[in-house]
Amino acid sequence: MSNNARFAEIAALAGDPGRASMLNGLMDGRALTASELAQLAGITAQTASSHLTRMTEAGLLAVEKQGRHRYHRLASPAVAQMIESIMRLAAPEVTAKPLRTGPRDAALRAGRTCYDHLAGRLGVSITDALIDAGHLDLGLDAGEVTDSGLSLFARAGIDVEALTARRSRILCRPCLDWSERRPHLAGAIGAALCSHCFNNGWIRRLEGTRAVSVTPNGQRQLRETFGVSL
Amino acid sequence: MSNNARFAEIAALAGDPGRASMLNGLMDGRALTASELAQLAGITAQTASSHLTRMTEAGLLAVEKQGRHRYHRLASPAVAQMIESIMRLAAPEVTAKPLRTGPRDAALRAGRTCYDHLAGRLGVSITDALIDAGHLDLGLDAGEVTDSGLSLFARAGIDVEALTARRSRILCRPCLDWSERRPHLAGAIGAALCSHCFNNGWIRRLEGTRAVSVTPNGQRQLRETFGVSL
DNA sequence: TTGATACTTCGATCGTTTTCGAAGCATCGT
DNA sequence: ACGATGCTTCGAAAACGATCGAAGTATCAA
Repeated sequence: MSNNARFAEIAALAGDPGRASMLNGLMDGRALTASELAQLAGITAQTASSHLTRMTEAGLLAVEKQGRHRYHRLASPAVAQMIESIMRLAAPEVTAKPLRTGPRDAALRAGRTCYDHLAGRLGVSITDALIDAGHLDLGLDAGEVTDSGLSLFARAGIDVEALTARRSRILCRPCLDWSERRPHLAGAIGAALCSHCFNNGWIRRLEGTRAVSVTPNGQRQLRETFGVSL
Repeated sequence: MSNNARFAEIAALAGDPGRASMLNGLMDGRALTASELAQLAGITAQTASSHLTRMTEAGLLAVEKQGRHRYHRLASPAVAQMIESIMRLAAPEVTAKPLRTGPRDAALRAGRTCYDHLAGRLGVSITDALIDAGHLDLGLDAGEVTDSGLSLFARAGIDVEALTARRSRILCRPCLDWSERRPHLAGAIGAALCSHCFNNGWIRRLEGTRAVSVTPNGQRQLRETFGVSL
């Protein structure tokens, strides 16, 4: 197959509303079953099945059999990056009236995971606090952790050295937030911060969604450790 | 329109072979006329026209009228990034037999521009030389110019300081080369190096393509200044 | 074994999209 | 003014892909 045909094939796969929903649903990095994805996309199991097969064959998804379930996940971070780059273009231009959205959306806007890091008001607030305190320096396309940031993360128990050692992944980069339309922290350090929050019970996932809520203890810790006001 | 619908719309636009060809043709950042794009995609002018209209309306392309010509170009670097991220997935997995390609492709593989920096064997060779000499450090997802690299570019007359000052763009990043399947240098420094080569007559664009050829003087200069063996 | 659940395959339908010929509009050169 | 060129609009034909009901396979639970 020609290079261009394969390019078009990949893009076309992401270009169907049903498949787009599924891909977005997998953006938090978890693996979901075919039924969950079907429900998420609002289509029947048969339709979802054929979509999932095609996306798997094209190398967009990886599938893992576990008993009678099939867990589907994004095949690689490169796929997540593609989705993210399309999302960035799809983010509605800044308009005068912010469109009203349902309660489900409200939770997502408040806080959610974006592949493996934090997004929404939560993600942006943390990022802003880190920047304001001079721990972080984010451009539109790149970023870095300052010396004071390094020691802050070290004190919090996040081993930045270990993350830096793995040169296969960028330590620190901005990721444009589709709901806040401003950058939040991504990259290895963003992912580490996110798991740190989960592991210490600072945030909890809302059953069955990408949305996360901050626990009371999490609020206190985030304020005291990182200076985040929510 | 819902966010997901817009996501699917954008992706679907890139998902048609004709449109994909045009988008790829615009990846060097130049603006092309509708007829040029039609020919490039192997479709009639009418078909191309409707495609171009749709992509422009969707915000993927920007168009500039000049007399009876209409110059189309990618609307923003964000669009180029999306295309690049799809390309990365579309790059054929490393296979045993390298598929035979025509002479036109051969020129592209030898050297070409990728949006605003150098790609192909030329781009990869320069990047390799810089890395080997310790001027550059590239991971899979990020990179940086070393101190020796800074002074090298300074000696060559490329003002890295000025590039660093513009925090809106990452200075240095890898971009996966679809023909070589290895990273080449992108980012602000990659773009600066590319224009430097053009401005000093080290490379020349092959009429009407993204392909570039290295001039005899360019070969010498590249070898002497950057240690590149072609 | 029996029934339920998770998922896939098959087949037919239906709506969408692509495509191009023909005609129309705008601009250029002379 | 005139024809040539670049591009767009219109309309119809053809191809394609999404969808779902029905039926089939695999796993689980008892």
